[in-house]
Amino acid sequence: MKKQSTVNTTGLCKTRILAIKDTMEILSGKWKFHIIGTLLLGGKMRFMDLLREVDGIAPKMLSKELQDMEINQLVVRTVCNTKPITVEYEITEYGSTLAPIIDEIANWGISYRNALLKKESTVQG
Amino acid sequence: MKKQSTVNTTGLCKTRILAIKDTMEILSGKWKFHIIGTLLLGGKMRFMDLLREVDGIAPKMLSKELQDMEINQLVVRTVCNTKPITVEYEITEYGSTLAPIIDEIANWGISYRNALLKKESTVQG
DNA sequence: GAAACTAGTTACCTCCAGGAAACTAACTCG
DNA sequence: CGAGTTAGTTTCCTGGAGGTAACTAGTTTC
Repeated sequence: MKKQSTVNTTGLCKTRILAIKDTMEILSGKWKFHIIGTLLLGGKMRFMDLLREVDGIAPKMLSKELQDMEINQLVVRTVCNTKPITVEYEITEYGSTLAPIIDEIANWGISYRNALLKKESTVQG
Repeated sequence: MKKQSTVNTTGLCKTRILAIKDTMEILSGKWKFHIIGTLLLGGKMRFMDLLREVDGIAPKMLSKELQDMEINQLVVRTVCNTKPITVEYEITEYGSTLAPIIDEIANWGISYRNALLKKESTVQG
């Protein structure tokens, strides 16, 4: 008999792995976190606003990422009857449930940087 | 005067964006979450154990990902003086601080799936 | 000495995420 | 009519993530 998996074979674990996969797929790509973070801060924002706020993103990518996020019901897209037609993007109530994840990730990153700095200053050489 | 950024320009926000970037870079790639999740459950594990547990991963990728994670001090690698030489990988105390993030992500994924199912069963057509 | 275990490494290939830049299309202003 | 605004779309291109498979190298067992 060959050795077999002993850790990842329970149903609970498979569900977890699947769930992580789901979330990471929805948040995949280079820009989703930035866009969501910006929308969480900025509320309703127009396409050009986002293009200016999300540092470095090209219109193609912004458009694509927003479409993805609209499909996944993380943002709503509203066309406004203004004269040069404008489009508002806003994070949905559902999308805002991602805030805790983003907070955790941001906090971890911050403490990671702090830990690095601490080590550099205490361990010399 | 052109319109300028108004949301993402504060120092606090830049720190957050940087922090998110840091974290996501450290957790980048297809396999980190699986490996960390598996190590969190399994404790000390050898290379071949991980190869068996992490479903679908190739030795090349496992090796590379483990090296990344060792550099970032998320795991420790210990060579054991056993007869066919074995190597143990274990998550560090520091690496285990990622657990809350992984939990959040897993829980979000689970509730996402539940929400999808609920909608499918209530909204007909 | 062949097979099977340990832990990887190396070489080759492929696909696609994402960047750059130009373009569409409707409208306004001078 | 030309320039500038809005919100995108289209085309072309490249780097690198990740897959496959073979190979190294040491040890044990039959």
